[in-house]
Amino acid sequence: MPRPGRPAGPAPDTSTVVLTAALELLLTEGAAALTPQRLHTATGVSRTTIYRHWPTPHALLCDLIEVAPARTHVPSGDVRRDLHSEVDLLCDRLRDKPVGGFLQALVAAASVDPDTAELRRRYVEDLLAPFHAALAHTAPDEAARTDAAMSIAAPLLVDALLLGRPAHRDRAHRTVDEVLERVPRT
Amino acid sequence: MPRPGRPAGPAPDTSTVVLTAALELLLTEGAAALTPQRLHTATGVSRTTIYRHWPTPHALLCDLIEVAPARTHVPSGDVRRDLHSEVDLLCDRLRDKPVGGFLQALVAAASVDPDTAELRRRYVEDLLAPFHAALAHTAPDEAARTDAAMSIAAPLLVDALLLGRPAHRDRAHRTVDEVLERVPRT
Amino acid sequence: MPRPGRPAGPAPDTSTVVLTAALELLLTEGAAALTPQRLHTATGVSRTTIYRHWPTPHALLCDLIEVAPARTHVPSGDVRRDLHSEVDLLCDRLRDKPVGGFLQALVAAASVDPDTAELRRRYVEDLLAPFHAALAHTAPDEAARTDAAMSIAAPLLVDALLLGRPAHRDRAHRTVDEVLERVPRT
Amino acid sequence: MPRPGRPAGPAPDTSTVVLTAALELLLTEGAAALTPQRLHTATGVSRTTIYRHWPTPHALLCDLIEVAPARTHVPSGDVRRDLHSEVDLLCDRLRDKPVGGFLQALVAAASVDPDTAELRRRYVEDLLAPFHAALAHTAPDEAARTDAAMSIAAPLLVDALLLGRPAHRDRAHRTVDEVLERVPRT
DNA sequence: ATTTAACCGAGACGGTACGTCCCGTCTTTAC
DNA sequence: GTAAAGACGGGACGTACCGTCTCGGTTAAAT
Repeated sequence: MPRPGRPAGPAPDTSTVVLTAALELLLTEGAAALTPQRLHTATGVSRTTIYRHWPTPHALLCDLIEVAPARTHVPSGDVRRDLHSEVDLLCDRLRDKPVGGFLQALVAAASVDPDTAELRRRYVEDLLAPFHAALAHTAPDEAARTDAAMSIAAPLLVDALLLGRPAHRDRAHRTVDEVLERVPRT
Repeated sequence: MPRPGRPAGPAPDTSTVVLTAALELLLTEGAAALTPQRLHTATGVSRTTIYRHWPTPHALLCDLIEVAPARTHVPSGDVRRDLHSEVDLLCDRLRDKPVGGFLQALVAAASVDPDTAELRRRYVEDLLAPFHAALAHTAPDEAARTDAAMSIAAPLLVDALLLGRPAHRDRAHRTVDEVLERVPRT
Repeated sequence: MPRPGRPAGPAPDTSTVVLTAALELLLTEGAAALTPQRLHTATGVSRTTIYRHWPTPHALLCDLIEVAPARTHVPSGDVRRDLHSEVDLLCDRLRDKPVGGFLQALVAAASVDPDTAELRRRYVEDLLAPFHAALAHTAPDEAARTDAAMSIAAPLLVDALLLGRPAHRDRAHRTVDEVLERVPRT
Repeated sequence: MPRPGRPAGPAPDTSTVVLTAALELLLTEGAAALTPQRLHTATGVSRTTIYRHWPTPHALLCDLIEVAPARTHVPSGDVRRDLHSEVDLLCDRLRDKPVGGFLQALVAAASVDPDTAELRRRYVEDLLAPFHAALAHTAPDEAARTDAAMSIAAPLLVDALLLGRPAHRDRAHRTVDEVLERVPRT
């Protein structure tokens, strides 16, 4: 039963203009720059409008995380090859701003707003998911597979986020091989 | 040639009062709360004085990082036992505020001020150092030892910082054993 | 020749609902509260509709001044008695919100919008009119009658509006008598 | 016992600049224009500073009422002459902005903020005071003197404030004479 | 004991951003 | 055509910090 009146929510234009500018800002200047004021000066959309639709930083990040470029999907062949290509993919994504910057921003935002911590968790798990998927049909138990995925991916995240250096790609490839030695292949 | 007049620098009292309050603030409310204003209301030391001695947030963090409780040193016995105890120690430290919170705050601060990124790197490397040390006399080459240390410690950091959950202690212990299987012991 | 379509102007419901709410608002919260926004939240009538029918605050006050309770008319007997009863009536009206508040609000509104000054003038003259009427057949010249009316009524208005105290009824009655001593009766 | 630190309160410069601009604004554009924003654009003094020292409109009016040009004092000779000259003086003051505008502003401000009503009362009583003073040694009782003062002055105030027309000087002079006929002179 | 340089506190001041509120206009939809 | 719902830009509001500054009083060394 449609009520009268203009449909709620931002007009499509407004939404895309603001969100793309937000992503841009986030990646070029970090999470701290992601303020209504900055979005206003960057887009020309009035501060009022921005507050109307995204009253909290969290609301913005929520919308943003869906706009952010989805990871390129890899259908998969055999386990080893899949893992290696996932390693390369993750390294690339961490190097290029879109993922590394986003993650950095999420961590910073989560340190202020506890609600955002949940977003951060989901985002990180999405990054780890491909490794779990690739390992799906290998190890006997769930725990072992999680161990393996973490061993491979965690060092890359630490490189990029905590040590501020490029993800150490070769080491990750070596780790893949070592992991597979211990794991019965299908 | 000592000039006359009162020696420069904050009086010892002022310094300790401010720095302990700063640490407290950092850990309970995050890096964003670490402002002269907040320090003033927390300590009663006047804003003017704080600005005088720590003109930038970075300066404060610099002094702070030296005050922060140094890690308890473990003089080593054999490799396996050392690694296991380092794992336990790191897990404990990440669970307790002083380290986990400090790290979180550093990451957030670094996302605003690039200078602080260096502090963050040093702090993380200090966390990883014990693992390097424990492995010092094992693997043939430097790279292999770094790989090993990262495999063990990185997943713990990712748990604590990015997934917001307690560091997965058992997995780390398993990883220690797996790593040692591959590494020729001395 | 009635044109097709719905007749112009607000539906009777809308009009009365809005105007009564407007009067209520004006008297309880003053002229500054008389905004479309407030009327909307008070009545449920949509902001759009209110803007359509009363584009300016002035338009609202115009309609409102006609809705406002008209003074109770006193068909006269002799001059003295009429004047005394008019004094009592004016004192009562100034004490009760509907007139005292309305006048207060008009003065405030006029200080913002010059157009409203005209409304204010008309309203005040309506308050003074009964005194002129009662004196109609007394004094020789127009000027003397106006003097007399003002001497009686003005102090009451000053009491209520400028000194924020109840109109000084007794004094006004005394003034009536003094005035009549000087004025030849018909 | 002087506490350390800079003396509290606005610097003399700031104070005079703001208050003179405030008076100017009040008289040329009315009470509604007397906002921190307007004062800022008019004086260049920052909005923050203005809020610091005059947090409410009431605070501003308080300071302003003391800056506002004090009435020219008339030492007095005989009663009749004093009253006539006071009438002329009041008419002049009501005609020239400084008093008429100020009063208008006070009435408008008081209709929003009850605290300001007190200021308004004091201001009006200051306007009436000279008439009381002139009559001081005439009538037998206090009440009669108050009656007389109000009969003379109130119509002038009503003219200027409520009817928006120049104060009716001649009528007031006539009233003075009528009043004095009834009052035993010293 | 003076000098002298620095500390320290209180607060003014300009500036920027915040988040809120209301305004007046408009667009979209339903009746 | 009325009415409702709501987007949108604009402006002011009052608040909170920021970083700098100007005052005044205090303290601790070196002479």
